[in-house]
Amino acid sequence: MKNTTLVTMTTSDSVPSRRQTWQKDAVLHALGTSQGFVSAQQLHRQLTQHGSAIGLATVYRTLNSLVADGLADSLVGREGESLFRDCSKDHHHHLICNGCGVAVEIEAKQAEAWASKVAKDHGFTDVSHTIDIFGLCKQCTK
Amino acid sequence: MKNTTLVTMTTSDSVPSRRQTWQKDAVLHALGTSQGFVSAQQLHRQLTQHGSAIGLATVYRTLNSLVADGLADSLVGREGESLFRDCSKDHHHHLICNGCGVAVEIEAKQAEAWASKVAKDHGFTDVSHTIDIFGLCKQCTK
DNA sequence: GTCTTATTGATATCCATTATCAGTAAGGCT
DNA sequence: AGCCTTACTGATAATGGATATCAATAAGAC
Ligand SMILES: [Mn+2]
Ligand SMILES: [Mn+2]
Ligand SMILES: [Zn+2]
Ligand SMILES: [Zn+2]
Repeated sequence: MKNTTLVTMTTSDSVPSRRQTWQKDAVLHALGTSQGFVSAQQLHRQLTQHGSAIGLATVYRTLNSLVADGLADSLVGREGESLFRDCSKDHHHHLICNGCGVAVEIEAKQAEAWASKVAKDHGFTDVSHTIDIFGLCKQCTK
Repeated sequence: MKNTTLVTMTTSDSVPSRRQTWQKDAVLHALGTSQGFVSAQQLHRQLTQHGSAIGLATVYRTLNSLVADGLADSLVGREGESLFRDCSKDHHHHLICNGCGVAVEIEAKQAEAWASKVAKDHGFTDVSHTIDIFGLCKQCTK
């Protein structure tokens, strides 16, 4: 005889529903208060110092999902670590100061167009790009 | 009595003279035979399999100095590892296939100009940039 | 050949990030 | 309010690329 079990399911292949936690809020908020790009470790340190007993793993997880959802941008810093920033949803690029970390959001229409044209000319598909400008801001130049 | 030792030095603060070793040749050669960008680990595996008893640390060291000397290019791959390629000395950029790793050298005059203008307009100095295009080449698209 | 020291390589170490997994709590349901 | 499923959390272990050590080796100048 078959062992039939009653299972309640909303849809056949449902995407697990997200749950709201104070941890997610904390990360998103801390990210919002940051001036430029910050690392997961920096954020965790900041949160901890402000009394929030959040786990490091959670900070990483939250940041990654924020990026996946397009609510944050990430890029690879000078030492290879991932840096994050609260960003608007549309695609754009950054001008980043090596000194203080401040990031200026920039339009890259020209570069975008150039990149996609080059790729297309070479028969490439599924194209993406990495365009970031680094330097020293006016303040840090002094 | 002072223990005086005779020391022969070419210049007061001389840059240590480079010595040629079969290891350096091996790395440079292996790099030359690679089609696209390769990681240090990949190169070391390849060298080892071909009978060369070279150390991993040496591969890393050699690749880094090649980059420092402008004889190789490096970029950060999808998983954050450093990738290397034997390249010409002048500054240029790449169109890289996510499938097979093949890299096409591209002119980026437009993008270069755009980048430096944007940086200058914002008062940035000591400017550098990261411009890479990723996608699937014609072959890998099939 | 002799000497200095740049270079090597096995190994230990670092460090950012991810995997584990048992415990917790969000939130749908009754 | 109480229940129940399971998404989520976090202390910790594990991973993996890259670098630091340091004794042994070998360029290459003399
Ligand atoms: Mn942004
Ligand atoms: Mn190149
Ligand atoms: Zn600055
Ligand atoms: Zn390809």
